[in-house]
Amino acid sequence: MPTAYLDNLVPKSPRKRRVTIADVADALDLTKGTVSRALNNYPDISDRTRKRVAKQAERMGYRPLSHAQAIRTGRTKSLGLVLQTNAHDAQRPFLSDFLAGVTQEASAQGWSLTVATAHSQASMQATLERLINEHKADGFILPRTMVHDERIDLLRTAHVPFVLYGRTGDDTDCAWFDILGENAMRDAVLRLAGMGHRRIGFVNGGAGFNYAALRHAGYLAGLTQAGLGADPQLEAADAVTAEDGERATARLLELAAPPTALVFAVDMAALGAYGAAASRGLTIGRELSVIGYDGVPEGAYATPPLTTFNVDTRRAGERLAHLLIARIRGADPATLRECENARLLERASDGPPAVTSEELARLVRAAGNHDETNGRTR
Amino acid sequence: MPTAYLDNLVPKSPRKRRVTIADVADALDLTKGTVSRALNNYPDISDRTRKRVAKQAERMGYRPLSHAQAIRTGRTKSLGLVLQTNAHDAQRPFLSDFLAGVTQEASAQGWSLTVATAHSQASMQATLERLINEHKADGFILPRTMVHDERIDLLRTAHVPFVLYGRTGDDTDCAWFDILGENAMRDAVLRLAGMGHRRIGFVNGGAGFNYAALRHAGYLAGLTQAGLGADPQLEAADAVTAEDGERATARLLELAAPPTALVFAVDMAALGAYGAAASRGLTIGRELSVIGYDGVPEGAYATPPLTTFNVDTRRAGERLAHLLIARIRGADPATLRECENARLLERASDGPPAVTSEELARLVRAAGNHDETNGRTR
DNA sequence: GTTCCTTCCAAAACCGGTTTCGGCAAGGGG
DNA sequence: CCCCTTGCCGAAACCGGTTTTGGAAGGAAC
Repeated sequence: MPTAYLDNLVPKSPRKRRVTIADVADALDLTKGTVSRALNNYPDISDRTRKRVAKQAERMGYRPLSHAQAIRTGRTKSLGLVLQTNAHDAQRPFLSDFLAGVTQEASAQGWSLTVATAHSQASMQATLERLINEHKADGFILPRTMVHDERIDLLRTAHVPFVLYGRTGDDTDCAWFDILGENAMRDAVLRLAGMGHRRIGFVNGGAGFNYAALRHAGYLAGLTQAGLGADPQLEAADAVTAEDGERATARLLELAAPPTALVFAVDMAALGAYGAAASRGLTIGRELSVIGYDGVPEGAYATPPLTTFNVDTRRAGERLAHLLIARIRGADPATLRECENARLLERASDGPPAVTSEELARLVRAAGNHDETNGRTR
Repeated sequence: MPTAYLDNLVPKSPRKRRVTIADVADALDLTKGTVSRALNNYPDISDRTRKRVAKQAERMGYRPLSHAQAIRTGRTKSLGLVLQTNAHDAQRPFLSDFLAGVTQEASAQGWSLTVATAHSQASMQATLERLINEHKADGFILPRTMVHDERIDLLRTAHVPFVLYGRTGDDTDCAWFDILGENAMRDAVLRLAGMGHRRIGFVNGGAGFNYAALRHAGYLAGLTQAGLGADPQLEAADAVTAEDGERATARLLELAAPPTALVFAVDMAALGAYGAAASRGLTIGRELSVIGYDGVPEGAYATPPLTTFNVDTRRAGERLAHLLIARIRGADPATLRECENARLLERASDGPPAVTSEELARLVRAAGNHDETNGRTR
């Protein structure tokens, strides 16, 4: 985009000049090299001078220009985040919180955040390469990790620091923050089992994402811990939208021995169960219990409100920024790994089974003849 | 944050060196000054040389380092966006789309996006000042404009380019993109009037925001155009959450001559009407018609689904980035003003009035005795 | 009183670009 | 043939920082 010359023709805005490091140096009758070393705690500066410099810089309101530093140090003091905009994304409603967390922690340490978006796998890789090549960021936050994640491959071979929001298959050299979704799924099963459910199904989320594998494992762990046997027939996968969830629920309800409760790895899919239940004359929370995961706002407005697990997305952003900055500063990634639990939101979509699995099967068959979806406009 | 010296102690990662302008110059046996001027279309470079340079730079994959350019030019080639995280924000669910729009247009022109957040009015001003002082961005996008907006004052006096998402009281020197919410409100009134409603109420959004003034004007214009008189009693204001909306709806329904239809300036408030209606035994879309504005996803999951106006947030982001870059390049702000209309989503929350205002008043009074809110968990 | 360290800062080079300045060579006019 | 432009590029300064180098001053050891 060759424009510099043309841009030069328009009058530069008369912004008043910033205070530079030379100004500070002059005021103290020192050289700018000395001031720089003083501010950066070089050991060959006397304490007296260091203090004088610090005080004067403070008084004059001097703030180094990070991109001026960057040209010598190679560090922009900027974190990179590339959002994927094509895919389903349960995190979308929380993006604002996430950014708030990241930027708060970043700016507290004098860093900033550079955001880009990609609409496909390929453009994701291209965007990352461009940002790396142009040094737009010193490191990257990678949300929504896959079991095998190409972004990680790219950053690893480019020797660019990164931190994962989520875990991944090959941990080597990875720093991460994650919510223990597997514990949530386990607790959901235990909660339902405690209410008296004996056939508890599971509808997993996006295939390939690392969280899906973990949440499935958590579901199985819950069954074991509750003394219930696992039945692969009670499982569905790859449901991330309401439509997916409705389809999966329908299929599970049509089983000869349908589940009286469903655990969903993803809230949006759980909301799909409402449609499947309604069109069969079933009441969520009675004939069919549902527990979701994510805490999307829509859940609170569903009827009945969806019991789910809430994730503190803002805190995730904070921790990720913290970990990434540490990583960029050279900390060992093995020491930069944190996990936390999601918090259960007890609402009204689950309860003791109003009917047994056999009775439920009968209800579903009875409704089967006049089966129709309610024409909901989206 | 004095850390440079310490950072120096950790081994620099062995990233392979970028190709610099000097590399290109050497390859062509030119000086870097010449290469720079060639790439930037200076008129004192022959066409032949310009083409040679362009080709060689392309071949070597040379990309100038924007922060290296910035130190001389004062331009970071970066757009700034400070999000407010405290306030209610109907745009939250669309943030992802908005960012996609902004970053797509920005990166198409070789620019990037720097994001920060603020949790209060004061921190907003402080954050803007910091970003300006540190030259983190060459200009700013200001979403959610107020009638009188302090951010505009700040940027104006600092002579920093900006573009508004929305309009504002004092237009001087402002570039903007906006959705004509006033037209939507007018059309909503006309639609309801066309269905036979004669008493149409209006629940406005956040006081102080510029959109609220405009949407109110649109509502009044709709009444006039429909040949209906305006009745200030039928208006409420400052409703931005479901709770606000529920309260406002309740008050309007308790009137001696209640409205049979309500136009809401904000979807979330419109969703509050559902609760107010339900607790009085009224069915939305029959005894009480509701039309919202924003197109929040929750609206599609409400029962019945909310008729509302959808905003193409992604496109807004694109246009705003485009306008801002033009503004930074020196274009006259008066030429950088665009507006578009929102698109009606016809769903099921509105319809011909099932009862007259008098009958509605009777129904409300009848329900008044056993009035209670349904205990919804949020 | 040398010699040898230390301590601490000045001076200068450097990072990767942009912009200014000046001069050479070719071409045109007288 | 000389002078004056004009076209075109090299050389060098510059932007605001960081890092390296080198040396002066002071103290300790001999």
